[in-house]
Amino acid sequence: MDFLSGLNPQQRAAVEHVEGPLLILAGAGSGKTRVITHRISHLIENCGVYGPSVLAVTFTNKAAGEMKDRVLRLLGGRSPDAGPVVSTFHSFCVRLLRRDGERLAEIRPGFTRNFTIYDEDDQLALIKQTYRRLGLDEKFMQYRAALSRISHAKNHQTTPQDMHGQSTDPVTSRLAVVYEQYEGGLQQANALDFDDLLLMAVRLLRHDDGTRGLWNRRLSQLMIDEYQDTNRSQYDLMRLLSVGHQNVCVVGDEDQSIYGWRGADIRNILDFERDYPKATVIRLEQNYRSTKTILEAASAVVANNTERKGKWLWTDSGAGTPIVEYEAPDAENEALYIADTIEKLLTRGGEKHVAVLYRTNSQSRQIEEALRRYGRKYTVVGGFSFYQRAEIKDALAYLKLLLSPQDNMSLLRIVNTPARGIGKTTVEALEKRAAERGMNLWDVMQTESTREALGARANSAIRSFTRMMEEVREAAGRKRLPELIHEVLERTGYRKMLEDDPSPESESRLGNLSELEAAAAEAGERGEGLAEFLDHAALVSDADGVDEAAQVNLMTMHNAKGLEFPVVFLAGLEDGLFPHSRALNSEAQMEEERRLCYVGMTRAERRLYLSYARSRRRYGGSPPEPTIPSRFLREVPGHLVERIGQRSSPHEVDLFGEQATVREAARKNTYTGKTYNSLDHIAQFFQERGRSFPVQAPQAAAPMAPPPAAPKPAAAKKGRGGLSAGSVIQHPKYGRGTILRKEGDGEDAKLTVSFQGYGLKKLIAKYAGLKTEE
DNA sequence: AGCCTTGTCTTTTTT
DNA sequence: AGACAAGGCT
Repeated sequence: MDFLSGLNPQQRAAVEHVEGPLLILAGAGSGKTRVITHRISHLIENCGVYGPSVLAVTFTNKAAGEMKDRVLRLLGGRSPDAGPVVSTFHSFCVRLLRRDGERLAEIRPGFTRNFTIYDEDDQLALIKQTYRRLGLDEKFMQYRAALSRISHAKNHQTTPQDMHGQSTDPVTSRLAVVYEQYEGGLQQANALDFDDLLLMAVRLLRHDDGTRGLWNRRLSQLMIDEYQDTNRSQYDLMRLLSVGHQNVCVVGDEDQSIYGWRGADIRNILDFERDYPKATVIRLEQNYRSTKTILEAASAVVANNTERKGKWLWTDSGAGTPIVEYEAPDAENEALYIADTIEKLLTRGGEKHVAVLYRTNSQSRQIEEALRRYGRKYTVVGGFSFYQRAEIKDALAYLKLLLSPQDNMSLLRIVNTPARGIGKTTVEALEKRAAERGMNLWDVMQTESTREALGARANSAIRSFTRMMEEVREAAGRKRLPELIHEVLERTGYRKMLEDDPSPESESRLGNLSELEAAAAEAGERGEGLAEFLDHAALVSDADGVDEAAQVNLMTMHNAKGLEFPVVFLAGLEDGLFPHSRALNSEAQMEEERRLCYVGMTRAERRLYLSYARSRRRYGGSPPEPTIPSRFLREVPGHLVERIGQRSSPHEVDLFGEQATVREAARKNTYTGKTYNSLDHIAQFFQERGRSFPVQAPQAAAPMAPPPAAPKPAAAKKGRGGLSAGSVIQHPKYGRGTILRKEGDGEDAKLTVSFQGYGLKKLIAKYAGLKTEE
């Protein structure tokens, strides 16, 4: 059968290259999915490759499912068993470890194939427990920061001992201890976190020649999609799985690498030719998705990056409509503009599908609100997903505990939900004993010495809990998946707890549990057992919930990877939001933000809208702060853009917007740079931005600043809204200023304040007559 | 033990 | 606005 017709020469070459390493540099919209599916079909149908010996790795489970379906369709109704294996790296590793992981116990004591997967919540719970044990709190380091550093260490195969040895500061040294305990906690619970899934598969294949040989025989062709976003473990996995045949085909686009923060290493793709000197490289540079205008704009933006192989996409399509850039006075207006435009496009513009993309999930709320005002249905991808809801996690925790009593985090989660008299004090006592004895909580609950150490009430509560769980386990063993869940919810009293709860949320919680049962019923019909169901629940991703058929889709730009929409809105293009403030002082991170911008823009087929607000609230009730339009907007060639909305003239640059960064730094006491508070500095500020120095006095140079809200008396109260580093105040003579430093407390506090146009002033709180701005 | 109030801090992005 | 931890109250 012919899988080459309808392909361009480069695509054809990629499909026909069936032996040895192949790097496909596939630009956005260049038809790479088509190439991959056709190539797999070609291998199986024309080259005599056994279907299941082809492993194709995608980024999401949904993409995997779709790819498999497409291949099966191309192959004309073969049974799924004869098709390729398509999955994500994580799912693949889970299957590998569940199937052939026995030998891992040799290098990871206590490991069994019955392991539990710890998701982000479990990780968080474990790190909290670790902190508690070590007498630490978040002042030492935020939980998430610790987790992220541990994850980074794991991804670079740095052990706790390595970390300790390499440490040059006390914080890292202590973190190494946290790391060690965290690892201990995982092993104790026979649990693997997301990083471990990959890492343990790698270690197993490295360690055990038999298992590696087995997989080298099983697989003869390897294809990896989104290769630019693979990390070190995934790279190692690729190498280990392709020992011998080297039939590795990777597909990626360095301009779309957006997961560096999660350990993805862009060098994997940049250095592929070095890793495989015999590699063939094929570039797909014809874009079939977007108009010339959109493609040119996106290309111009990403061309500002230096870390790239460099390519220039081209298209046969016409220029289409100009990109619309909308300036809104505030975030609410921006949302309303988007909703209004969507309404017009869908009702009169003949459009069927629209996506709104943003940098952070929290941005969705305002846009949702605006869409609701128009009565327009929409789908939000990500944010709080089904499997993250408390009641779902509780139910799953019970199920996980049935399979693996060692699973401490699941036990902690449900041991007193519903309340059954095993409160904080008792749990702490149990944890302490567990730590001392190196036992898991379940076992500790059942030892005689624990019984002796605890009071009668605690003992009977624990006893009835363990007995109940044993009974459920007993009953569960004989049941099929959906009935099993039903049974668990009944016997544990979980459903009753919700039924007795008079609060309005309990209704929807019960609804969610029914949904979980329905999902289990479906899984049961597919022949899945409990373990598979739980694995699936642990590995679903937000992006799996995308429904491209929906009229209006809302999601982060990250979640939009690999998707396309006729109309795309990119919202919140403001420095500090997008690019995100965390990237502002790192060139590498800034380049990643720019790639993200490229990804966002290239999702659009025909129409692209870029919008930003001149002022925005940081969180719920905080005062709106002036913003600076995203630097990415300036990178879009002007002739491709139609600018509408409120336009500020070029000199209306907002110094206070710039000072948001300063303020943030001052608050955290990390500020070291200059302040734009003297005439010289202001002149420099304008120069750096290539704008002319305003004629007005600097004080008047910020006309966009919202009128100060009714100023409150500066009662020198502690905390927020009072006088503290970072807060904005009004001075009777100098006007608006930002407090950079505060020495002392109360009304005697000495304040160092930066005033626009007047520079730094030292003031004593009680004499200065300051007013805070809210 | 468990509930409720208060205060503090937060916001990236996610397999 | 919302999440979370700490502390106080019942």
